[in-house]
Amino acid sequence: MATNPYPRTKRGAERREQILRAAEVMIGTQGFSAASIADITRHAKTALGTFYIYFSSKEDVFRELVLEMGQLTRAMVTEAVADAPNRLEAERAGLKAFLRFVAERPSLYRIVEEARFIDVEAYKAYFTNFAKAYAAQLREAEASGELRPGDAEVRAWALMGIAKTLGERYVLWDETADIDHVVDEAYSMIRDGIAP
Amino acid sequence: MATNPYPRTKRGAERREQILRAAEVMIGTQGFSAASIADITRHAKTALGTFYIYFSSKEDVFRELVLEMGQLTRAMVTEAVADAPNRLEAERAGLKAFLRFVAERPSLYRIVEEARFIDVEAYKAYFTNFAKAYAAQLREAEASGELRPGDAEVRAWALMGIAKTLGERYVLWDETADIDHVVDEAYSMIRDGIAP
DNA sequence: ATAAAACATGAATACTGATTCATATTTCAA
DNA sequence: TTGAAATATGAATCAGTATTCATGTTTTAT
Repeated sequence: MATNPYPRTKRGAERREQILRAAEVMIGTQGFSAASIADITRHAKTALGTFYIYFSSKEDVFRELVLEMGQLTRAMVTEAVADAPNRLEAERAGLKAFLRFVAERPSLYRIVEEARFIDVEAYKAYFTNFAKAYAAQLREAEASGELRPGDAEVRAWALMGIAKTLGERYVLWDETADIDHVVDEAYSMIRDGIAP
Repeated sequence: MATNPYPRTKRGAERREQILRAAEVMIGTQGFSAASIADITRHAKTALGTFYIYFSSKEDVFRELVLEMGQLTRAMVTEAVADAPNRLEAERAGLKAFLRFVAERPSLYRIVEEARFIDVEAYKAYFTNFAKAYAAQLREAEASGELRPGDAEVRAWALMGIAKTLGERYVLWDETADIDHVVDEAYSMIRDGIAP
């Protein structure tokens, strides 16, 4: 049966949102396969069948969560970086904001990473969209002399890789890590490299 | 029933290896949950029940594959880096060797990444062990003045993040990428940073 | 050569959980 | 107010597959 794409009533919209939030919690903590539809609807305080009024499958909610996460992350970083005085400071601010975001919504972060194994297209889209915007920023900064010339696309992916991995290691795995220190060290490496 | 930890006969050792290789292929291409034990034993040309003579569960083979992958990766990078004239060149050689490794064994690489969702401990161990050795190298190089001073651990994780992400984007996703170009660009950023 | 230990087999077991559907209840436009 | 459209319900269906086990076969030590 096809998903009801737009709830027609206020109640419908609320239920859909309840279920989406419950899915975020359950899939984010248990993982995609361990979280059952029954878990999700129980947590959302609705009947099992209600799920299928709003989503056509478990993959379907999952995809929606990944999409939502993409919008959130982009909006968040964009805002965090908005009033940086220059591109280098924007890098520092962006990295810091991302790590804070991971700390605040570890479950959504986990969902994006798991997407690689559940919905590759959504996963690729998430990072590719991000990388495109990121590379464009780097190109602009390079043009105005704020950065040393270089391949903006490769740089964008490398910088994303740094953020992802530091988030995993120092935020998700380590309750006690000094985030500011990690940001400072990473930033210094990004800015000046490791050569003496 | 407990796994038979050490096959006592030549035939036993061969069967176990057959099954392990079949598991690598099936789990590496289909993913952990999509690959069934029946798939694995069919591919290994043995009976279903034979699987349980050598492994106690699907998670069990999986863990063994992750462990194997850890040893392989470390050995591979260590060798690739062995005769670099200095630490900076070692970075370049290590990154290049890693990307080549991803190209050669994409399925084992995928298995390591999926471990995050199947066996977190094995996943953490893989990266933590690698990071420890990596950081030690960086510390040594720093002490001998080959690198600018900095937090070796943070650097190790950041550098691993670059390698992981570039491998995913330019090797797994992109058949036609110019690996040497990617390595050169990334290396230049690692060595000198992006500041003008 | 022979018996004990290892190993091999695949049908049967056991269980989980996604999805459907017939049946109520609620909403809302006219 | 009213009935058609939306929404809600959860038991029943349906499918898949991890794991076990009783029964053979092969290997190895003596």
